[in-house]
Amino acid sequence: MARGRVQMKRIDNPVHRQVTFCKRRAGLLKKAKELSVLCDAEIGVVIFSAHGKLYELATKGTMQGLIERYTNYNGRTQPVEAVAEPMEAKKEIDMLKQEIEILQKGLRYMFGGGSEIMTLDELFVLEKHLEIWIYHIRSTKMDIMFQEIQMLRNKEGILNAANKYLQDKIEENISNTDFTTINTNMPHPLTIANNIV
Amino acid sequence: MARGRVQMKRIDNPVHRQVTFCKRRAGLLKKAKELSVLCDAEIGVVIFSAHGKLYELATKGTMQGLIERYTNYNGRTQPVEAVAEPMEAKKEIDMLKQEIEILQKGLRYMFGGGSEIMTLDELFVLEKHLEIWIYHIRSTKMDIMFQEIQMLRNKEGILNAANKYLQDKIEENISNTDFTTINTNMPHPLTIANNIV
DNA sequence: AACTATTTATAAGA
DNA sequence: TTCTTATAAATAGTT
Repeated sequence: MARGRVQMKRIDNPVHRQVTFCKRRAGLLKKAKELSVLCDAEIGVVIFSAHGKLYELATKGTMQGLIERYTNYNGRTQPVEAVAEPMEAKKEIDMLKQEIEILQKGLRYMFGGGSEIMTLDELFVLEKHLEIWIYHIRSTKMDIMFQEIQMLRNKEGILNAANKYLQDKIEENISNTDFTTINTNMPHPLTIANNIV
Repeated sequence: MARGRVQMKRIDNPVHRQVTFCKRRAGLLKKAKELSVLCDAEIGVVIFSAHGKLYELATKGTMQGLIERYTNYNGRTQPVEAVAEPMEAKKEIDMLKQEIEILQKGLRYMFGGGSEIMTLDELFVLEKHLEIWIYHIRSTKMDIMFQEIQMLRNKEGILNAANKYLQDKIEENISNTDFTTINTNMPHPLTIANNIV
């Protein structure tokens, strides 16, 4: 529009993007108002920014009323909730499909040249998935470590029992032979405080 | 806009009005599309002509989805008449929105500035920071577990040494006393395969 | 946020 | 409706 043409693609520079969003949003809402006034039309505009913030305009009434008018337009007096069950299932399927697409996009984003553009919402979904993957990997690692700890604890118990047994044998030998040069109160690690639990 | 200013009031001449409606409607929808593409926004436009004909545009999804997003948007009066099912969907959307807010809050907290604008680059930084936080927490947990493993391994080594010492003592006793009833080849757990490393 | 050089949108006419 | 064109508006880049 001014000082240079504009490519019809997402503006890369975040600052430029934000400024343009501000300006064009105002322009769009102004145009909508004008059209409504000039031509006696009922117009609703809903804008969700990339950050999820809502901007709206409803001429000649409330947005709610407009939504109702819209909802009833194609339906010719159709109750919306007549078929709740299949709607939900269909929605869920669509959501899953969308999720898959986001994951595929994310993979391309990560392993490709990074030229792929992902929206904030998509990044959130991707992050969640990545977190789940990381969780599974780390969970497995934790399991292995716990197993080792259990095994080592077992060993400790067995060795302690063995020590006890051997010590008893020694004492038995001593009493049988009156050979008193063996110190049975050895300062050996037969008693180790287990202070980490 | 051209060849004369335009009064911001309803155009009296029905033909003029219809022509203008046609032109400006096209212009408005074009502008909406552009804004959506350029600034990554989800936009819905609904136009009811004076004669009740509907013209619509929904970027990045369906009008239905947009209406749902609008209806569930935080901080506005909720419609009294809700569809029978969308409690779950509404809850989920609310949760996601809450999550987004928390992240935005975290971003503001970390960068200090009160800017409401989140760029993609900033999001990457936030993600990195969060990852580092998670890493530290998990790293600490890992350290504790490794410590325990090391300690248990130490114990094992010490106990093994003690066993060896005690066994030597026993053999010494035997050779000194010619008392041969003690079996020095005990099947005791003095040798445990350490197969987890 | 304010300023322009340009691009875009569009009012009037055909 | 569509095309043309003169002109008003919108706005991209800059300060």
